[in-house]
Amino acid sequence: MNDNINKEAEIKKDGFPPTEVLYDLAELFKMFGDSTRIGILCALLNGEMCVYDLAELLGIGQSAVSHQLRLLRASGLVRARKDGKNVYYALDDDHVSSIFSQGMEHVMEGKHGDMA
Amino acid sequence: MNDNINKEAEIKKDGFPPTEVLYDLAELFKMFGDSTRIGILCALLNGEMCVYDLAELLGIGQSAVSHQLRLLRASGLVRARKDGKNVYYALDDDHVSSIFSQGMEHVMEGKHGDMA
DNA sequence: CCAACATATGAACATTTGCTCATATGTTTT
DNA sequence: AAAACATATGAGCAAATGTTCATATGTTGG
Repeated sequence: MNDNINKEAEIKKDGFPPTEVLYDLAELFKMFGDSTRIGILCALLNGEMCVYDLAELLGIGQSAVSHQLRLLRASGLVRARKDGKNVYYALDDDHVSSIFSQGMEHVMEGKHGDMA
Repeated sequence: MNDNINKEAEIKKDGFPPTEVLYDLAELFKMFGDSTRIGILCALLNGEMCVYDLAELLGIGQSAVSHQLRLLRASGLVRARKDGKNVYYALDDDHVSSIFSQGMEHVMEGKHGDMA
């Protein structure tokens, strides 16, 4: 069949990820690219937490947290466990921790040795 | 004075990054959270490139690339080197590579073993 | 110096995003 | 069963975002 549809793209790109992968990557990093969500992820590094406690820790509304948790779950970054009235969220991906710490290193380096 | 303004926040947060750091982290990851920018960063993993070539590789306008490169440079992720008419951009942060590959792993895992 | 080229930048515009508010769903307690 | 509590969700809205278009700036070759 016409497997030359994106041949042209693949040929010159030579090992460059296809558009679809770049799109998925961007979607993933978007999850880290909001202070509320990165706060949630960071909080969950220390173990699971329920929605209300997350809201209190981050100082924002329960609804906002819930909305963001839905996105994080859709991305496969967190999972939910229901226990009575509460729903406890936990990290569901090993990469979160390493991505987070790499980002933290970058941010921390910028804190001092900046003016060369 | 009232130095207890964010005392309450700091006390219970206990090791949780201050709001400012979370904000900076989010700003950093935002740079990875757009398919154009992640495409640029990915391209630069293989070495420096000029604006026009980036635009062609990514299949978008020169202006769009230029705008995004400005953001990437402001974030300290890329640096620019002028050579004649051209400006060559290169990665300027060791963490880009590891953040990128961690993200790629996450994306690739989602490609198959998804329906448990 | 002028034309062609490479990049940068500002303005305008459409889209996306993240919050709040109101309300729905589900659970425990009395 | 009713009240109190925890979470989820849809609508609406204001702010942020990314692209395009037009144009400015700077560079090389004739």
